Amino acid sequence: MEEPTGLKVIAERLNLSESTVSRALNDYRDISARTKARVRDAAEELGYEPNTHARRLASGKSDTIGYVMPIQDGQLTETFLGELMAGMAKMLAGRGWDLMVLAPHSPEDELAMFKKIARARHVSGLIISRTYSDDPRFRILQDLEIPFVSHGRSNDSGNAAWLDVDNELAFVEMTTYLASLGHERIAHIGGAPVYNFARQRADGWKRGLKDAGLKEMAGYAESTELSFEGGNAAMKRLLALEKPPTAVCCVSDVVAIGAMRAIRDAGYLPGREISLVGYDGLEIGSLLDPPLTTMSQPLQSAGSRLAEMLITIVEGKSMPSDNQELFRASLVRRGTANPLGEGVPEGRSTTDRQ
Amino acid sequence: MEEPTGLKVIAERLNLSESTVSRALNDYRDISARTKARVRDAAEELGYEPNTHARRLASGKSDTIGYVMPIQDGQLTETFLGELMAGMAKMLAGRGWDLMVLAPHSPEDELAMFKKIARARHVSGLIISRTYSDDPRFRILQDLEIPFVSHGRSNDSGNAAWLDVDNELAFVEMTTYLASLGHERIAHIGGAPVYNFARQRADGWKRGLKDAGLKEMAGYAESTELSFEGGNAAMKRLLALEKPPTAVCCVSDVVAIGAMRAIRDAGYLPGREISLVGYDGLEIGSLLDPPLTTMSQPLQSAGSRLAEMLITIVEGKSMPSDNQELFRASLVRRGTANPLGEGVPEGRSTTDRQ
DNA sequence: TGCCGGTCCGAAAGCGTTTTCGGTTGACTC
DNA sequence: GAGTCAACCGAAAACGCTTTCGGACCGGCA
Repeated sequence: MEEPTGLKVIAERLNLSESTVSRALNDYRDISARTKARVRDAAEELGYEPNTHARRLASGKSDTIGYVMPIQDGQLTETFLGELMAGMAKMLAGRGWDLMVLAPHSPEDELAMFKKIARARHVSGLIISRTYSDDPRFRILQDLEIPFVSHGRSNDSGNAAWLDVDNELAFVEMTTYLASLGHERIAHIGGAPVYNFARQRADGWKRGLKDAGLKEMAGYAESTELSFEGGNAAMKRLLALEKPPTAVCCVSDVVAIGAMRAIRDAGYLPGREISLVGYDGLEIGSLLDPPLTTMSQPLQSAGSRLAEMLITIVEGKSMPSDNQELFRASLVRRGTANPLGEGVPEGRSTTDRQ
Repeated sequence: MEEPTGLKVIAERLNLSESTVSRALNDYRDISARTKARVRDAAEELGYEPNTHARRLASGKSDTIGYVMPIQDGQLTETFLGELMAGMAKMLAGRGWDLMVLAPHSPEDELAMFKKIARARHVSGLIISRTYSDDPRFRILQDLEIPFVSHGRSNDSGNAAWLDVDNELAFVEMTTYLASLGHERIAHIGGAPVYNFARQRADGWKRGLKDAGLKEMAGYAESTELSFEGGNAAMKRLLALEKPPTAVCCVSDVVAIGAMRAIRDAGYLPGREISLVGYDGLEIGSLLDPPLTTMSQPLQSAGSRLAEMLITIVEGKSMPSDNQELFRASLVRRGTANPLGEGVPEGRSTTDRQ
């Protein structure tokens, strides 16, 4: 109990050599079925657990991947981190791999971490997220020959591995949906195009308009910062137009919530005079009044898939460029997107304008 | 560049033995200052990075701690995970330690992980969170002799190490604050007492009332589930009382938001007829109308401190029982707690009752 | 009988560190 | 000038596993 049982103990007890025991446990085929069974039983009985460090040292593999947390530029509490990491950790645990967390506090620090990993190799691959339109990390990691996959694309993600949500498609669907409700004046409140997803979402909106046979009206393409205030200000500008939109696609839920306030402040009601769709699927959106219609993306499964992709790459079973996948976001119908001119039909409607 | 430089390379280049190089780098005192300098320079120049696995195997230390994610019982997107883990990871990285993530998908799975760790010892300590009033994990981990510290206390956290927010004090302050605003009929919407923090917060509310010389009125101690709906239902019950409260302490922000809806539905305005304080400091609360007054707790520093505590315990520099710390939550004044009978004075006030 | 090809297992050489234990210097004492 | 004591450094044994290489053994075939 004190001394952790090693290969040696099992070997002695069964009158076998350590190497035989090792190969039996690792299912080598030059060990007889009978011996394997004996070894496995003994291992089980003795509560054997291989020493991770010895194993990794000897095999030269680390069976560990690292997740690089987004650098906290401010007070950002990323709500997706928990789920994403849970997805990764569970998948990895199933394969006997470990998930290590890296939390750089600056880009320089991040670079230093990369370099260290490139040399020490105690982490055999990385998952990065929050990619920028121009993201130097792709180049750096490739130069350092560190296997990686990113959650989100970038201009620089040429033949790198990535998994992304089809932001463009999501906004096409969002726009189409609004059009199907009878809206013709559909605007967009987007984010700064340094964020790759922001650009993609804006593109989706444009394509959605086109698909629906609508035209983009002047001043309908707003761009703002990804915050409540940003959404609020942008919406105010839209409302000040000669022909304000009757529906708005917002780059994120937080921005949408800011827009809701602006709509209210102008004396309208979100979902009645002006429909609104957000993006992120934040739980909190369902607590608003009216509850925010939005698009949500799968997070646990994304984490799981990211890990899976990285493993195959690390093991050399596939090329990074063969690992580029798009997930689909799905529409969450709540209360802020409604047929043109019909008021607020469903759910808990507004009591604050009674 | 291909072959990672090891101790051997440095030793040969300097005509020293590997052991000398090793001790020089580890700052042993039986190595002359001059030699140390030479070795360090050479190591720097050659880009030496010690092999983690070899080092850990030889030293018998793992320099790794694990964070056990709360079991996802539903769709819960814990907003605090990101910050907490970032805090831990940064602190650990500063000391050359690693943070590993464990995401059990059931209590049985969690137990299996514990047992494995107890045997393999490749993780030298654990941090757990989301503790229950009766939490068997304390006992289990102690029996398995796995060093750990918990984020949050429990009935079972006798002489274990923990770091917690002073929930009781927070609710004393919250209650006192409301009393100072002139409220005398202060109710509480709490959570199920299986959650240790819920019980503590209820206790704090009671003590706060007492400190303020107020009495607990019949039916003022609500208990509900930690959700929007729970808060909503509980508030409805409070409103149906003969003498409804003029202020309510809520166990969490989400519950408070549910309560806000009930208040509105009854034709009142949160922060005017009925004041309200939540707990958690969720960003989203500031986006509501009126913005939710709440209590927030430090998260990054908690994570950092948790890691620090665990390290000293693992290294045997302190006893678990000497590592019990209370952090303080702080009041975030926003719009839902106001002087009795004064309407809504500050900030973006309500435009939806115009 | 002798040889061949499988099947199964043991020996031993790593993997790259850490750490204990002596041993060699040189300076200092008496 | 012999003995003492630091101050430094090298040799070598771990640490617990993986993996290559042979070797023993057995049946079958010519």
